[in-house]
Formats: sequence, C-alpha cells, structure tokens
Amino acid sequence: MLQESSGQVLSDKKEHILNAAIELFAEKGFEGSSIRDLAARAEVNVAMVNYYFGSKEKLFETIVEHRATFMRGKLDEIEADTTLSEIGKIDAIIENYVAKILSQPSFHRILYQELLKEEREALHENIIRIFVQNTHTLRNIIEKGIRKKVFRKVDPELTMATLIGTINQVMLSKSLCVMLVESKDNFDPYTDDAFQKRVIKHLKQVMHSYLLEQMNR
Amino acid sequence: MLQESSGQVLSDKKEHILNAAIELFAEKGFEGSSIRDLAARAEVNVAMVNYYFGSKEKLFETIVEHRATFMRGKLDEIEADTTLSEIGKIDAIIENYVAKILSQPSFHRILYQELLKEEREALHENIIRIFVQNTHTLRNIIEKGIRKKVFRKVDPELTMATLIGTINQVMLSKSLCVMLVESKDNFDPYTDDAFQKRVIKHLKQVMHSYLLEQMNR
DNA sequence: ATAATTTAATCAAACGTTTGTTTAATTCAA
DNA sequence: TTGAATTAAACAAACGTTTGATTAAATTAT
Repeated sequence: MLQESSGQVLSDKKEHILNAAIELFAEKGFEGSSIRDLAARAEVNVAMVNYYFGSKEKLFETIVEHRATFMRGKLDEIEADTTLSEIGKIDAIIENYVAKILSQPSFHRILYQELLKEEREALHENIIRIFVQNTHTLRNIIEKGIRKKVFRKVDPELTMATLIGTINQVMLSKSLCVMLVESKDNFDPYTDDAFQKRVIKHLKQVMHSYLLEQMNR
Repeated sequence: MLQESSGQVLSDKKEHILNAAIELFAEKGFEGSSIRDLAARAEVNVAMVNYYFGSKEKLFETIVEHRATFMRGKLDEIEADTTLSEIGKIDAIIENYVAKILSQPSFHRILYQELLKEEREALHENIIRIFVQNTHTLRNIIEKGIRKKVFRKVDPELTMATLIGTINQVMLSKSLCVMLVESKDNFDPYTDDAFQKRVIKHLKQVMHSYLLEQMNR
C-alpha cells in the first residue's frame, strides 16, 4: 500500500513521545510528571510536546481516548458468538481481559489513577462510560445464563466487580505482585506466561464454582 | 480525667487540617492538591500547614501512617479466634473488611492512588508491607482449611486478590458505583446499609462456593 | 494581684523554584 | 525556496516554603 511504502501515518517522533508519556504518567501520575521530565525521557525538546499535542492535558486525553475502548469490540464479539455456551463466554472474557490488561500495565495504571480522582470531569466520565458498557455486556451474558438455569441467581454487577477487581488487584503494584506470588526479584509477572495462566485458571475456577449449579460441574 | 477536662491532646485545628487534606488528596491526588487549596478548604492560613506538619510531604506521610494499619489488629484477632471455623474466619474477615473500607472511602482512595504510582519509595513500600502481612494472615487461614480438607486446594494469594479486589472495584469511583448498582442520583453507596449488606452477601457467596467442597454446602 | 516575660498561634507578604506554554530564530528536508 | 521540524530562551503563573510581625494566652516575677 502507498501508505506503508511512503512512511507511517503517525509521525515516529509523535508516537515516541506518546509511549514515553504513558510510562511516565503511570509511574508518577499526570500532575506528578512535568513536561521537562517527559521531554528528557523521550529525548526531545520541551517545545515538541506542545507542538505535537497542543498541551499537556490534550496529550493525556489522546492517550486515554486512543486506547480506552480496547475491550469493547472483543466483548461484543464474544457476547454475539452463538457457538459458545454462557460459561464458555465467561471463560473467553476472562482469557481476553487478563491477556489484554497484563499486556499494557502502564496504560492500565493510568486509567485507574484517573478513576480514583475526581478531576478532569469529562475524561473521568468517559472512562466510566466504557466501564458501564462493559458491565452491561457481562450482565447480559450472566442474566441469559440465569434464565437458561445454567447459572445460579447471582448478583451480576458485583460479579463483574469480582472479575475485574481480581485482575486489578494484581495490577496495582508490580513489586507487591512479585512479593505475593514469587520470591525471585527480577521476575516480571506481567510478561511471565506461567503467571498469566495462573491468573486465568484462578479466575475461571472462581467463576465456575460461583456461577454454575452443582450439577453442571 | 485531667486530660479531658483541660482540653484535647491533639490540637483541634491540626486534626481539622488533616481531615480536609484526606478529602482533598482523595479528590485531586497529592500532586494535584496545592497547599493553598488545602488551606482554603480547611479555612486556615497557608502557613499553618507547614507550621503543624513541617511540609506537604510529611502531612501526607502522617495521613498514611496514622491509619494504614487499620486492619492489622482485627485480622490477627480473627485468625487466633478458636471459636471460629475456617469458613467462619473468612466470613468475619469479609464483614470487617467491607465495613472498614466503606467507612473511609477517601482514605482508601488515597492509599490506592499511592500504590498505583512508584514515587515516594519509602511510603510505597510501607503500604506494600501492610498488604503482604494481611495476605499472609489470610493465606494461613486458607492453608489450614485446605489441610483440614474443608477447603478446596485453591490459590491462596489470588484468593486474597479476589476478596480485596472486589471491594476495591466498588470503591474505585462513587459515580461508577452509583451507575452500576442504583439508578437514583443522590444515592451514596458507601453509607447505605443495604448496599454494604449486598457486597458482604455477594463476597460470602463467592468465597463459600469457591472454597468449600460441595459436601459442605 | 499586678506587671513582666515567655510561649504558642496566626497572619500577610515575599522567597526562590518549577510549572506549562509561547516566541522567535534556526535547521532541515522536499 | 518553501513549509515543517526543532531549538534555546523567555514568559507569567503557580508552587511549597520561610519570614518577621502581631496577637493572645500562659507562665513567672514582683
């Protein structure tokens, strides 16, 4: 394609600043990161951030809005998949959520720092809207399972909270995660394949034993 | 007592600043809150913060260290209680955790904002240490239940993550919580008694179905 | 008991830095 | 040669903190 042979759509340097910003914001928070810090880490002039993104705040919005819908499409796809049983859909959601979130721990951390605050109202509500949508999708699946009598009569909203909350708890702090699950110090749980499988296995077991009537296990 | 009739041990104003700071830091984060903001909210002069606490950072440390051990004593007490079965201990932990965390949402939010960042290393590690201790206590209970064959062979660390993670997910954002569980707009889930019972009931059901062998249900 | 002295609390103002952002000049590629 | 990219320098505003004066209360001395 022309687009590829003539160079990238998005400027290399712009993308480079954006990635450095995701890391920095995740480590120090938005207010805790200065543009000079960011410029130094990305090895560009301080003026380049405003040149490319307009302002520090717009850079932040770009980061969130560019990636925040990351689960939406996959969730809808799983919900609509008629080849999957209800518990099969739950399993698929667990696998996708865990893999997706573990693959971008920095971005995930930024998202939750923002959720915990009450500043930047528009951005805050954007993130909340995505969460609400995802919860509704999961609720649809759970309620269908309940109607079909393959699921127990559980609390759909809090079941979602248990699912996401378990993953978030693991994502809170890498050093905490390492202390809890592994004694080795250079161990990175987020890129470790065995750890990812461990989280998926645990979550599936929790959800199976909670959702399924005993006859189905 | 002399102490009471002659006045309080801790200065009223100092306590007043501290409580205002907890609210402000929870809303805007530590770096997002200025001493002038805080002084205005607490209705004191800007100089009073440094006068009482030395610095903004020391005020922050005071907040965290003053309250962060909030579950420690109770957890040990529950673990040592010989009148409780293993599942009874889990239930007691759930009841205490939920009640305690829901009762101080602002402080809880500050704690997790700090966990998500990697600044202020000493403080960060202090918080982590408390988490690790609590996890070990819960692990002891779970492993005892497994040895007694009343619990399934579960993943102790991730079980803790599920327990705390579920509560945290609910505590992330009040407006998110309201949208998920209640349509009324003036509803405050954190002070609502019915909501607290709902969370406790859900968590107990999850933990019972996950931990207990089928014969015990 | 009254006056003198010390201590603690409070304040407006100012300190030196750092902040995000802009400018105007320069370099670079097409 | 023209427009985009890049730079060092400068900008006002906001930041945490300190200062020195002022007040009020408590303590000591007379």
